[in-house]
Amino acid sequence: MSDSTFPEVRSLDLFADMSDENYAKLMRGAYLQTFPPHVDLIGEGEGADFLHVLVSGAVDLFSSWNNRETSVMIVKPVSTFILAATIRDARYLMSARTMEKSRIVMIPSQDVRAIFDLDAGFARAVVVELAACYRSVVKTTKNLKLRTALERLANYLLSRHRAYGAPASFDLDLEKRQLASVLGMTPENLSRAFKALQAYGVAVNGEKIEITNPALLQKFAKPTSLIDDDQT
Amino acid sequence: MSDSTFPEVRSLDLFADMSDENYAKLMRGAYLQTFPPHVDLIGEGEGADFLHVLVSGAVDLFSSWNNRETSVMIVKPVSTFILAATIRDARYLMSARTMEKSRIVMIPSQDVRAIFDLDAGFARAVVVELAACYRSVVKTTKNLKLRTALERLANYLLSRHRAYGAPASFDLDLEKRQLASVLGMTPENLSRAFKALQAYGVAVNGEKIEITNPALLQKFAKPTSLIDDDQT
DNA sequence: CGGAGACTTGACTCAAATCAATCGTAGTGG
DNA sequence: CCACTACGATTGATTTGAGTCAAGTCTCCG
Repeated sequence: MSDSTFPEVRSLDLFADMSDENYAKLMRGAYLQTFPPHVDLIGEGEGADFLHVLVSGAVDLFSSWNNRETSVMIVKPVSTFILAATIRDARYLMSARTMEKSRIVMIPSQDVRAIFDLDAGFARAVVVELAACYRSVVKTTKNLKLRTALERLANYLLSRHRAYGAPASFDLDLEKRQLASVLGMTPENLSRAFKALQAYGVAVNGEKIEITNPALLQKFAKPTSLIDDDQT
Repeated sequence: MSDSTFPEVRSLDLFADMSDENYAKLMRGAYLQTFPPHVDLIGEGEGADFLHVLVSGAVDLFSSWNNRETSVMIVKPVSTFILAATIRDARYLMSARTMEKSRIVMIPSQDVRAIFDLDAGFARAVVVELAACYRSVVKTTKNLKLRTALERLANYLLSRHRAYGAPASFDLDLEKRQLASVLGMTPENLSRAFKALQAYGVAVNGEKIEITNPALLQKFAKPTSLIDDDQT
């Protein structure tokens, strides 16, 4: 609390534009905590008392209903999660658990709302960030409603491939069971989908993915920036 | 443009908290237009030059990919649409068409962004609105990933029933083919789903829905405010 | 060496889409 | 006013996509 200015947090887009004074105010009540892997951080339905900033590690945002569970999104550093619940002073819509050892800064929600009113730069950043989150979830919805599981996997692989700079091969950044849940399918079905994609120029060996025929895979997957890209 | 202050717009949550001066500035470049039914307003991928405010009528926000099409959400008056694209100065992620004769106020996006910086009340309202939109789409995702088509329909009916104040019977506010698209199923499957819900206390006669056994339907549908309710 | 858990594979079931035909109704034009 | 049409809704038959259940394999790690 004393010397803790959390430089990784300060450099986030969300906090970069605000005054030093307001940043200090915001961080006065914040604290950094380190969590082991596979720890529950948040249960859906709880009140959003803190805005969370993931500094290192990885967090799974998931949701349950009627004894079913699905992973809604994976959070990687450095970024915030559950900004919307914080803003609206509402209950969390998703549960959160660490996937690996993670360091997380927790900022009291009321401070976020208070500073929002004081600092125009921060306000603008919050809006831009929220708009990005919104657009990202809309893309998820389109992905789910317009594509089959096989098409979703093909586009996921192409998207990762592109993000890494189209290397000869790359490793999945998620466990396969996790990936299956994110893509809205079962692990068994994911296994079969990987096999089915062999016919479209995808070679899988454990974690390692090789896209042997990008043109063919793209012809099948038909990626579009209106569903697949992260930015814009 | 001269005397047009658009009172229906002014009273919207989004615009209620701003100064008269800034509201006037915002509306200076805005204009109201009336559209016939079934008119395309926006194509996904186009630049977001205007924030749209639906004053009367109804608008379908839909999306296409690979010769498939799905309705992502239905907009009813009075509310805005595509706020996120406006904020980020990005391309629309969804197409829009009128469902009925509709009156729509169109506000240049650059004015929205400019006034956002000038008016803290407006800024706060934009954030709150966007956060609500975000949470709504997250709920849609959970609905799609955690429930079967039959469960989605059952919960939709309960939700409408509740919204109307639990009347003996009520009319669907959407064409069935529209509803099917919103719920992520085909019209044929929707027909069968309605039939299947007879066993859970739902009677359907054309547009008219009667929930003869709410307790039974709820036991099946298991509604939850973390997926189904509009607010919070 | 032995387990625990993730991944795979196969057989089967179930949900949902597709294809095809029919029915009903609102609207059109003669 | 009455066919005729167009389109949405329904129904049935069938196929396809995806989940479930049940073994089995592999790998990491104590």
